[in-house]
Amino acid sequence: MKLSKRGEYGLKAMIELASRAAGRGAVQIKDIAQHEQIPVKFLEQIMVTLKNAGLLHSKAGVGGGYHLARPATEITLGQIVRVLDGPLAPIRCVSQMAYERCVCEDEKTCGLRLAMLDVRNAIADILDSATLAEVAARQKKAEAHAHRRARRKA
Amino acid sequence: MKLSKRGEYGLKAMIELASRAAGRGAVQIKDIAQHEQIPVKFLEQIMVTLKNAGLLHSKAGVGGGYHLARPATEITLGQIVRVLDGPLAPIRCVSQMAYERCVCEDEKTCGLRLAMLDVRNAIADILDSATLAEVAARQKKAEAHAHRRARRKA
DNA sequence: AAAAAGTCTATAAATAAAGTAGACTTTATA
DNA sequence: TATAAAGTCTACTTTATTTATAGACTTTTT
Repeated sequence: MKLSKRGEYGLKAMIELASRAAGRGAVQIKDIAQHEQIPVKFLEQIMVTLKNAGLLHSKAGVGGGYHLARPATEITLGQIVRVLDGPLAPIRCVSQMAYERCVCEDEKTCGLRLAMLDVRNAIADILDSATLAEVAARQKKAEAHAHRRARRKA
Repeated sequence: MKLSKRGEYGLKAMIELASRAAGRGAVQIKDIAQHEQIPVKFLEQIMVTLKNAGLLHSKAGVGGGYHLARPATEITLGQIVRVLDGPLAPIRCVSQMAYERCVCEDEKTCGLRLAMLDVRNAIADILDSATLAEVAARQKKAEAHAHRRARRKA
């Protein structure tokens, strides 16, 4: 049930891109890598994967960098995780994007499958409805709360 | 977000144990392995792990085998998965059983963490409330439906 | 032309997953 | 009490995946 580092890094980068580049120019890999403490060359690969999947656009050369290919309201965490980590489903026989027949006698009556289908649906519900815009907003809101708390304390 | 083979095999074995041994004696590894198409020696290791975790009892010698250490109503899929695959949480910083500080500046405001906390809670809700008894019952019910369908057809 | 950026491909290193082997112990029963 | 049927334990091998690194290359701006 674990998210790989690749998935984690990719999500962090995308969220940072959504928070920052609200219109303003491209963001460089090294900035994100430094801020999120990700190995630059590893993040590079991740960004290319995300680009090839159509979630990012890039611009080479001086002043270049990356920006979201679509508005942050139209990119979900689910899309990102699928690109970097593959199917959300815990087992293939309940996967939408990468279904594979299991060895059980009858899929329709397999108890494990029925339970795992619940899990996959719960995960998909959350990740496919969480957009980068929402996540970034939630973060900003939490930060504002934290600041208010800090000020009251001072 | 994937369940390992070890987890999958262990869950299948436990569900089979719950379905079968409703009181009647112990079940042998080789029976389960054959029925579920699991490598015998691999299943052996898994069963020992489950035993050491207190979820199974075993009896050596002729007529020996495994049976659930507690009633099927008191063993959840969550317990089994945690023993075999570790924490349910996608990332450590939202894990109950194996929490670890993440590198982000402030955990309380980290957008990714807030989203993954939702996921971990959804998974835990499902797996910690699904007992072996329920899963086995669900399976039996689905099988009954399938049989009725088959008879109508015939 | 030079510098700043991304691109691409290969490969290394580390870790985890999956499976295998074999010697050993326990227990019923013939 | 010998034997066969079961589980136990430990170590190892193999394979796959994950994580990371290296370096040559391309694009773009100034």
